[in-house]
Amino acid sequence: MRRLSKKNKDLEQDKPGRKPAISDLELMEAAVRLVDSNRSVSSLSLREIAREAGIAPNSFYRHFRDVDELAVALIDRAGRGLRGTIREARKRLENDQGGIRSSVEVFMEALDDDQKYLQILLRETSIGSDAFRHAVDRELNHFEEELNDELLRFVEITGRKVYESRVVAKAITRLVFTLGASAANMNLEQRSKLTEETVIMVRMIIIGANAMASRK
Amino acid sequence: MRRLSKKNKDLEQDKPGRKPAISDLELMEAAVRLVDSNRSVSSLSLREIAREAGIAPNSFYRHFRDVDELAVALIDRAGRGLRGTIREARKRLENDQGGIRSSVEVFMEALDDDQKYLQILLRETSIGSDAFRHAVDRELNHFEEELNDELLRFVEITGRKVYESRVVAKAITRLVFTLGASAANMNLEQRSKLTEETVIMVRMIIIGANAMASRK
DNA sequence: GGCAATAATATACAATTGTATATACAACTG
DNA sequence: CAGTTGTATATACAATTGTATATTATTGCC
Repeated sequence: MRRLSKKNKDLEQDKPGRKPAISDLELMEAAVRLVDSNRSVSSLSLREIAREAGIAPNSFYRHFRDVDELAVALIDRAGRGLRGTIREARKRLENDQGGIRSSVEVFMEALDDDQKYLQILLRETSIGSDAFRHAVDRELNHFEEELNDELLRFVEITGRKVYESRVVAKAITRLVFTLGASAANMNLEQRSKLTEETVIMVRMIIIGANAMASRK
Repeated sequence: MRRLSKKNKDLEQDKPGRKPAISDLELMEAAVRLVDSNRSVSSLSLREIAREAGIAPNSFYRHFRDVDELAVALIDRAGRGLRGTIREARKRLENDQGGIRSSVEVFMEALDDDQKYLQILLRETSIGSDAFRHAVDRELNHFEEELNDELLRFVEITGRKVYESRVVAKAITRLVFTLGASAANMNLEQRSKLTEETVIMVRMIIIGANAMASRK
């Protein structure tokens, strides 16, 4: 198997036939441009996206079967990007304390990213097609896993116990994501207040989990 | 001012003119019938709703300016209904312990309610028009307030301190609502697992808040 | 009964949608 | 070069949408 079959479309240069006018990614970016505070990805029409991308409506089908499929691709990319950002931010802190605050801040700042991926991911947690919702869920689970690893390392290093670390990871992930979603349309003042509150919440969960591990 | 002006439409029987074929409420219920796991209220078309309600498309305007306005009315009703349910459930427990588990269970059971109001409220937290999102936010705030009152009473009775009770209330509300949203499409086994996890999360938050109040 | 008010309906229209079909273009193979 | 293949476009069509306009139906009041 020389090529990884259907995937990695971008590297295939030796095919006959006309070259695509735009890449899948460019089409996805056109869709992102159309998402504002009132519109979700799954509310976009195929023609709208094609228009924004500068291609004929039918050319859309060369890239995705329908808008849902594009939306799923978008969610995958959004998740990958965000995980990268957060992971990098955590590295910079390493064994610094105040990791909670910094992580939350990085998350909130990512809301303003030009690419809007985070906003999209947050906004569409429970609407759209099955495939779409599953894609979102998959991303949340990735975050939970990474956070869980982090927690286990925390236990290892500090020696403090954490009760049901997977549940802790889930609680923190879901909480931060919902609050992040509501922060998308906030002014700076409101948002920094929300950030403070979020930090407190995360501390409560961790301290609570620690206390429960000790008493049980 | 004899009548409370425009509100309380239902009580006005002595007007001239033809009677409405259906009430605002019946129209809202028609909309609810169209909401399934893939469709959100704000994705419904005016004509669809009118069709389901058995009225002519234009008759819709006699009830609401547009679908968004209907959606807002729906959210208000959803919130009121759910708060009633939860409040009543809490009363039944009174000074019983295990109030957390029971409350969470009642919440999860409400997901299966025929009227689907809770599902709608959970699903649409961050999409739709401004008015719509604000309506959802308003409901969440109501829940936070009631929960905050409950926490303050808890402090009063047990003498245990709670750090930043408003933040605690917010954390619990948001967390339970997000998790509830994801529970809507689960089978019984998955859901009862989620319920257990939710109970643990809420305990962590409360215990954490208690610990933080003691040490600070 | 006639009048005024209110609601419901019928018809119509321009916009937009997803997609089927046909054709034109560009790249590689021989 | 011709042939093949994958892509892009143009045109077309039926379906659906929100809503404007005009007409009809039902109610209460005098």
